[in-house]
Amino acid sequence: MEEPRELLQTLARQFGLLNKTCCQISGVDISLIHSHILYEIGRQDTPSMQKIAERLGIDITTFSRQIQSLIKNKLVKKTASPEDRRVYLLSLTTEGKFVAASIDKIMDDYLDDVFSFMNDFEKETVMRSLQLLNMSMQKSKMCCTPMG
Amino acid sequence: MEEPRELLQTLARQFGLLNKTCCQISGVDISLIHSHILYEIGRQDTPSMQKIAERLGIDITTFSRQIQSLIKNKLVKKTASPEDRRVYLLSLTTEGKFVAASIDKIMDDYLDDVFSFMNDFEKETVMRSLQLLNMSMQKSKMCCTPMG
DNA sequence: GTAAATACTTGTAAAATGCAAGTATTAATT
DNA sequence: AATTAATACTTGCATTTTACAAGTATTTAC
Repeated sequence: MEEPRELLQTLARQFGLLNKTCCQISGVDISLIHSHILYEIGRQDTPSMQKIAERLGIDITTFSRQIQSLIKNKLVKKTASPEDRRVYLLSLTTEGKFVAASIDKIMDDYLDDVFSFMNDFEKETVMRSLQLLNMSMQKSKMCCTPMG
Repeated sequence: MEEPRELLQTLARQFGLLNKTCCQISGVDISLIHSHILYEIGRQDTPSMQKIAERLGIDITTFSRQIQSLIKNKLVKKTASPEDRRVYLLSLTTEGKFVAASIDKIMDDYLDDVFSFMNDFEKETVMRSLQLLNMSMQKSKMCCTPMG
């Protein structure tokens, strides 16, 4: 089957991941990576730097500087862990939570729009398929860095 | 439904698009963007610069320099169009074709591995779902830059 | 109690980015 | 036919991003 490659390639592009600029929320420019970082911090309980960087597959030194920039923009807070003082725990500030929620809203609207072209059955099938695909990608030994 | 956002977010990450380094083929380092450019040139008939840049959603000035780098690496050729001398037509060199084919191979292997966790019915369903999703994304007015 | 490992930061140099302003060519207007 | 506007692409910046190597600080292992 020749199709899958074309599909994935297009899909990857559809996500808009090639262009760096993500969005502007309440006057602050949010890059794509910042949005991913905010998303992940938001749904974890005071994760360490390592944890988020690893989850996103970003080099830890690059991540360190990205976090510095997010802190400068007052979207993220860094607290020394009381248990292990090498570790810094990350959390969203009030403004960070607001920005993360705004991005969620944008994405939800987008997804609503995308799914509006499907009937309920198709919607359900697509969702299950994406789940299955995600799981399979995770199972694959080549996962996440087929190109790395 | 809360799930779609999480699914898409994860899926986007699974594609490994956050990390820039793509692969090394016959001694040449290929960045993620280069691989996308090679892919698109490869499946179009001597497209113009504009066309590829637009399709990939890359700023034309950035693209211009990326092409320069690909030409320096002897992967891409730029020919002045005889019809409109403002236009440059892009094509892959022999080496460029080889590199593009190598990337195809890597991706195909990856996809084979991913689909090996599914039975034929699931495989078929997932493929159809991705197709439907792609089409719906294209139909959406917000397409391609929900964050732009 | 010293060595090794871990978590994170900084120096630096290379690459990528995008706006503004440029060149060259073609199309549109008068 | 001559000027203007539009298009296709390039270059000059100044900024941002990147990742390797080398650093600090703390904790774990022996």
